[in-house]
Amino acid sequence: MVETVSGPDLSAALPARSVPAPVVARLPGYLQALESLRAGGRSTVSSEELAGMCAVGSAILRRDLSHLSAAGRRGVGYDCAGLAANIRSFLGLDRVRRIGIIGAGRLGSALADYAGIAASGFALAGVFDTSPRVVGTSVGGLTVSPMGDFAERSAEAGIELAVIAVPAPAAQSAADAAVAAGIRGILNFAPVVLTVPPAVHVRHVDLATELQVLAHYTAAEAREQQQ
Amino acid sequence: MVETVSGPDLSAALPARSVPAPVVARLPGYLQALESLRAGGRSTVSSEELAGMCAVGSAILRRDLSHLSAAGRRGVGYDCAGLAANIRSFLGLDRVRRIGIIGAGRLGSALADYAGIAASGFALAGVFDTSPRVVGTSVGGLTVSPMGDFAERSAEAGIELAVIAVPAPAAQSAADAAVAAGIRGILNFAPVVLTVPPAVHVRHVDLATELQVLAHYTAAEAREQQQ
DNA sequence: GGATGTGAAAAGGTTCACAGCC
DNA sequence: GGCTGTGAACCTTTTCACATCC
Repeated sequence: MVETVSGPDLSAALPARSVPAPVVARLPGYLQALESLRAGGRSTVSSEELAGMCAVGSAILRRDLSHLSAAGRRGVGYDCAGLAANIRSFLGLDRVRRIGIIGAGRLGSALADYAGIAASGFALAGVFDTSPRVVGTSVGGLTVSPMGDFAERSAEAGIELAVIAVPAPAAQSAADAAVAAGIRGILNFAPVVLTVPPAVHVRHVDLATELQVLAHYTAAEAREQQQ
Repeated sequence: MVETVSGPDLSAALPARSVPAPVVARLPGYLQALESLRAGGRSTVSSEELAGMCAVGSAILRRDLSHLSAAGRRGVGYDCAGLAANIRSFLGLDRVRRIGIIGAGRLGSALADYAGIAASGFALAGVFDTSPRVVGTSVGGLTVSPMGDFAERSAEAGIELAVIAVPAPAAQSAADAAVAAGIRGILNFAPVVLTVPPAVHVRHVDLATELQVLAHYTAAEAREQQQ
């Protein structure tokens, strides 16, 4: 769902724009596999092996990588460290990206403590909540700030991405506050379709949706017959 | 370690002639919108309006619904209650589906307490953990059972779907236990690619992946403005 | 008049298969 | 010999537009 511009050709300067969304969505998986290979001391991988680790086909992996300026060596494979750096750069992770978590309830706290955040190239730089009972407590190593301070504190802390982990009724106003503060990327865990300006990117993770999809497939198998 | 490579395992399963995966993935959204319309007293909706609520095009909505035996009325629209029931049935939610959560840490507890579970047609029927310190405590209104009892207790409780909310190193063995107990649908929150038999459906939700995708899009936009 | 349902066309992704380089 | 990179075929999904029915 990336905007399509057909006019001037800036592909030479910026291939990023034209990379299909499904490709972007697979890159983090490749990156993770590369990290684990590197941790195991491996220096190169073949497309076949890397694809196997990520549960995709080797052809699709090679084509995905062709979108970035990754250089594999024919007859050898890909350099783990080099490819990892390349993907990280493509994802905008060649510098640490700071994130803020809105909502310091159970889910927000769990996300704040998730060790993978730092390992993935991010830094938790703020935790916010509206409830006075939570403000001031410590979550994820940070003191919870009142939601009213979001704009000020996110600017101070250099927060670029917001994670919304509040109850459904509060999600839209949390998003509004984030947008007003200049945030342009939102990861939404609340079961609500957020309305934001086109310049803001939203990704939506919903437990109920995932379970329902799973329910369909398991039920379909049992039924064996579809309508 | 067995490495499943070779074939195109991407096909994720199911006999195919059924409804396309992207369609299945959008149905929960339609369902949620229909519930909220119904809660507001509305009895019918047009494809245009419903699509607007779900942030999709009206044409795609109509085609999606054409896959199920949904009956809209030309000139009128769709019957909210009828369509909701239809989608629910299609998703296998005409009966309550019981789920078990593996991992009673912060994330598992947060998921267990998520009120939307029941509202979406599910019932939490078991919470499991390996740690003796957690076993016996109460999470989501249930007493946490030892992981070793998973097979027995999931059979007793009629659990059909498992949610894996354990640390990465424990995820594969949790999945193995679930599969051994006859579970055929797994929602995996651990940052690991699970290896399961083809008959088992896995959906993967990963915070780091989502943030990295978001990082790409926000970074790309920033790069663009520099030009 | 109004809105659905659906052929047909377009767009987008995936897979194949092999040329080309190591 | 091995493995990447990619044109071309293939398949899937989206979009358009309008006949069809209420």
